[in-house]
Amino acid sequence: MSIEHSILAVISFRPSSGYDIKAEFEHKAAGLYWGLSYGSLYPKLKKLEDEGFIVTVESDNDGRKKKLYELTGKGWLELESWLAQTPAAPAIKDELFMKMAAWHEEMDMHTLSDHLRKRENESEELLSYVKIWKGNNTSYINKVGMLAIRYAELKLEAELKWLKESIDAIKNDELPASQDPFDLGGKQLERRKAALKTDI
Amino acid sequence: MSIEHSILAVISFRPSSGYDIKAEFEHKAAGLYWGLSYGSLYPKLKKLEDEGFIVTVESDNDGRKKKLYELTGKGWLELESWLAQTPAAPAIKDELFMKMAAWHEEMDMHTLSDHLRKRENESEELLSYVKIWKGNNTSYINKVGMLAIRYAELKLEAELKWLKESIDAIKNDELPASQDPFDLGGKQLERRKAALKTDI
DNA sequence: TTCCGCATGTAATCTGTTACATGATTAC
DNA sequence: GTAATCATGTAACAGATTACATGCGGAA
Repeated sequence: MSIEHSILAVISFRPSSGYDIKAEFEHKAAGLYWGLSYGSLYPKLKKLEDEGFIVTVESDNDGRKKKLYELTGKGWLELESWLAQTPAAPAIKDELFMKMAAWHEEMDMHTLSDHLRKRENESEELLSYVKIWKGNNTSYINKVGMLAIRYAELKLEAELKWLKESIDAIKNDELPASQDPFDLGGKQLERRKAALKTDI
Repeated sequence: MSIEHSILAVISFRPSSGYDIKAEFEHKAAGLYWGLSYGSLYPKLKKLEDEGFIVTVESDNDGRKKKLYELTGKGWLELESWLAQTPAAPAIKDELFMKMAAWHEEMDMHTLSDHLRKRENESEELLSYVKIWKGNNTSYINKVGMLAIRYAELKLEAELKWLKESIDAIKNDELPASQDPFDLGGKQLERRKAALKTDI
């Protein structure tokens, strides 16, 4: 039910078309706290309209046909009841960390450095995007939203600091010590060798 | 295809049963970088076996029937090729920030404080869990994995700092200024009022 | 006149969860 | 003996993406 509510949230800022909503997710929420595709957006809009949470306020404002949606009273109440409910714990899926956890002795460290540098670029780009967004005086960001942006900045800054340190540590071969009480690292290499020998 | 690879990654540490793998995600990766349920796990294991990436090395080690899976040579190569590929950008879904962005003037600030305090508790718990995990000398964590754990710590510490500051800011009514060049905040309240009047 | 951005939508598919079903073993 | 944990699995469903299909308006 959460995508529906996110859509109601975006419409609450201003009456919006499907395209507008997609843009809002694309440029702002994306990478920060949510994602969305047309394939789910338009069916959801239809569903929300059928259920009476939104209505179309047709407008060909630019000479261009564009279906603007606005919240109904029922929609406002639904949105507000959702806002008041305890938010679910965040769901994070990050391949980088899964890969780092599984990185073993036979894997090339340069490849890992490449991964980290790529992430560094992405995060720098995202951070500068957030800063521009916050200072452009064009986008609407309310007081509480400003707090949320502040979090995005802090998180990205912490991440960038960690990335730089990690890239350095790899370069200078100064990685932290592993924790391996049962010598799983050694056994892993043997298991791998055995599997590759019998199997290929 | 990524859940499959995460499963291969877990098995690469040691031969594991479905239950073991679930536990690994539950206690370690969960909340940090990945999630997984039985409903997808067991079918995936069957699929990976059919495709020749893993084999069962049946063992009733504790007197308990338990299906242990081990990587084949093909499985190792598949895992390593995945590790070497550029990791996808992280996917984050966090209702808290979506809700904060949509928080408007008619919403109760105490409710928001409750949300933030709840998150504070969750993050503190997660952080202490990570610290224990790192220091218990029972879990296997390789050198690169240690870097990843360091990131989890830094991120959680930054988040906790932000949460405390934000809770304080709300309590003392010292929120940052909003950015609202077109007075969308004011219009929002009017739109809401109008919708509630006509509609209910 | 051709390409790009705006704009809406659907069908097939994929991915994953929830809830259920089953049963053994261990700690109290 | 009974509750918790270990252990494996399936069916129904929910949720979302990808690829496709269509067309207008403005800029080069």
